[in-house]
Amino acid sequence: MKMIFIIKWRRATEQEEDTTTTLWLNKLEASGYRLTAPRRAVVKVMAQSHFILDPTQVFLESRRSCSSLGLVTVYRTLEKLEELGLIQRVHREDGCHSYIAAGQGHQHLLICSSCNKAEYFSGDDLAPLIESLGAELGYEIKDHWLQLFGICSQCQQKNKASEQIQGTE
Amino acid sequence: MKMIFIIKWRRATEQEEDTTTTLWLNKLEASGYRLTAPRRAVVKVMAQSHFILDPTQVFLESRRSCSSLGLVTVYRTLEKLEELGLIQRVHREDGCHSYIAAGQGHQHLLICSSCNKAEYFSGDDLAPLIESLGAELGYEIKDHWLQLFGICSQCQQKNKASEQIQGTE
DNA sequence: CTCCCTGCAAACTGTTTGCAAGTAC
DNA sequence: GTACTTGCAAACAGTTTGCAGGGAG
Repeated sequence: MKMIFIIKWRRATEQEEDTTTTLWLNKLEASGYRLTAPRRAVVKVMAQSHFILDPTQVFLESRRSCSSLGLVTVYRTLEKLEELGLIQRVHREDGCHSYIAAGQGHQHLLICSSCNKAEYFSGDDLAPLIESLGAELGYEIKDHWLQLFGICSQCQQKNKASEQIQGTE
Repeated sequence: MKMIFIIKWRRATEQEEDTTTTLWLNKLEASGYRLTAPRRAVVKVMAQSHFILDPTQVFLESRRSCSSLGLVTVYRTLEKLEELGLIQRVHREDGCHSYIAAGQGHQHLLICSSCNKAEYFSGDDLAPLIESLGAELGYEIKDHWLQLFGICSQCQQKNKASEQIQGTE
């Protein structure tokens, strides 16, 4: 049974959404890629989503504004957006990948295990740990992952509500 | 000043290796599973490896002591070992899974991107970060991943050596 | 002797590639 | 008009499932 998540949350005002989308389209164009209807549709979805989305979800969502869209084109467009640093790949607990608009600078993600909403945060201070570990174990440490998983406040409320309903049965 | 605790992997002696393997086999048996040649082979490989191994690697390695072994049995055995907490799944950079003997308590991994050797470490102090983030963003944080990637000292030396060889050409 | 376990083959999922038709510039 | 893009179909890789034969206890 595959879960399909419908995106209803908007990131910002219409105006701001258009700004981000336009920015990304400009960057695509400036990098020598052509602006086509399928690409516009995928960019619009990725530039606006607050959720981590896997390729199939991006496909379903983007097809709403480009009905001829194929899944293959989604893969290819996501590849280009990642290459340009506009989105980043998120490693999910189940091993699959999802994507989300890239954060600025070095940031990490806090992801809701229930609805897949994601928040960036910084402020982790791993530098001392990495330095002393590298020295101690003789590793040249190149990269690190830090990702937090939890339940967002909205999903907590939903869960409470459903528990109450079950309690009255 | 943060305290860092390093737990080094020690090359186990033959005797210790056998001990670990036996321990795991006992746990399997105690859990109601039968001890068969294919399972012994997989357990032996997993109980002794200092490297993260994907199912195919486990298969190739284990088949050396059980030539009739099938890949499917490797998947099924790894599933049981994970269920018993003897091994843990490692999320790799490329999205695939590997497995390694489980660490004791809450630990994290430092993995060599070149040879896949892995070291456990603890001493990350993420509790304050997690607490303040949870409060600030309204998340109930349930879990976190921290994984470091780098190049181990042996691979660094190999790389240097091959650079020198290339330099003389 | 019984039930669990195994290997094979086939199904399945997520992703990539080859290609002819279509389209941005 | 040219070269890049697209969607389809098929190939691919990793993983899971159905099943009949085989082996542990």
